[in-house]
Amino acid sequence: MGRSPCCDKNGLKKGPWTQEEDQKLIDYIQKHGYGNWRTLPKNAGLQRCGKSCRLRWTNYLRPDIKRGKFSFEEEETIIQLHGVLGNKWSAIAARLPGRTDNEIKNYWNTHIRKRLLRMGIDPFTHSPRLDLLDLSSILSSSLYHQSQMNISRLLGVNSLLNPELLKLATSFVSPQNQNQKFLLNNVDHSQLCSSQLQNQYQPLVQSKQDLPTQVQELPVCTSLNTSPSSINPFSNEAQLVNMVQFPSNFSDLNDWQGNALPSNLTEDYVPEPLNYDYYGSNRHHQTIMDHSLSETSNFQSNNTNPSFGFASVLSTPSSSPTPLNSNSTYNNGCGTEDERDSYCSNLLNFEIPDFLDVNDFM
DNA sequence: AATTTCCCCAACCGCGAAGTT
DNA sequence: TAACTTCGCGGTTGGGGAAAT
Repeated sequence: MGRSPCCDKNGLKKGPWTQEEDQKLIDYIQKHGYGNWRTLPKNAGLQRCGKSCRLRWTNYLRPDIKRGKFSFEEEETIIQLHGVLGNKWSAIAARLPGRTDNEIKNYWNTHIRKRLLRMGIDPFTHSPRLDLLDLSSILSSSLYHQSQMNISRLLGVNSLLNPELLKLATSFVSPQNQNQKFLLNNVDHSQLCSSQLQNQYQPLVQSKQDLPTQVQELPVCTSLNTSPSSINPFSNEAQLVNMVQFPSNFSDLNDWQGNALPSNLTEDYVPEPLNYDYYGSNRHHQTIMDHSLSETSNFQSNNTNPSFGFASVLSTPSSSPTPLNSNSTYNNGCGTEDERDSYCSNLLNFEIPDFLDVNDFM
């Protein structure tokens, strides 16, 4: 099953579209609709490949495209959906009327992702980045005191940790492994899911002075699985598909949004890997997830429902006197980068558990 | 004012899935 | 059922404008 070239590249124009080309494409689609993208450019008198035409139409010329900055609520939605869906930009875009997957992808990569990194949140896992925890001092402290420590209790953030990392860290402080040199020779590399994961673990087996102090982005690797889908909390891919799939005759997002999602999502689904809560508490997080999955219309934009809304759990511009209520306000909800940083810092509010005495590690 | 660096985003590329012959 | 075609998705690139020097 050979891969066919997307188009005959001979003589076909590439690069930015001119107004004239745009008009030709619009005129043709208004007259004939779009169907066969391969023959469309020829019929429309365009020296472009079909793929280019499709992209131009779907990402720019479509009449229902919403231009302009993303509102806070749109951003909230993107972050939430990304936490659930990962880099399923088309699925995310389907929940944001007027926004294209390309636009959302760009916005994520240029704004949200950077902001999350600045805030110390791993943009892949939506969890705080482990490299921000000074594991070296934690480990050396545990070794120094020769005490058997439960590393998960020590960190107080059991749910934050990659179980494999936890396992590895725990093994480091087990009695038979107290000698760090011994550890270096006995790291079971079979536990490492990939070279990426090895890189993630690398600091743990380095001597303390070699431990990196700079912040590095965690690799995409959770539960010994590096596939993007593994990041999402769905253990069952079908659940995810059910959640994000649209009917083939889908034409009106609002109609779709009014429909309940599959019950198995609202009743059975527990978003395990997301249980780090950048919203304040695990309790709230579950609430968010339940609502986000079952009350799609509220999730989208309706913050008037007191039972749900980021405003109820976030100190964000959403709770400011200026209401964020509908698509029509999408531009009004825009803030400055600083405001959004502040907003994101609220996403980062999490408490150090009482039993985690940081003095132990000083 | 000129040059360099940084950043954004429209567009491209390659791949896999779905559809067709 | 295999071969081929078309479509859609996600990752990446590079042109151009903005900001910094």
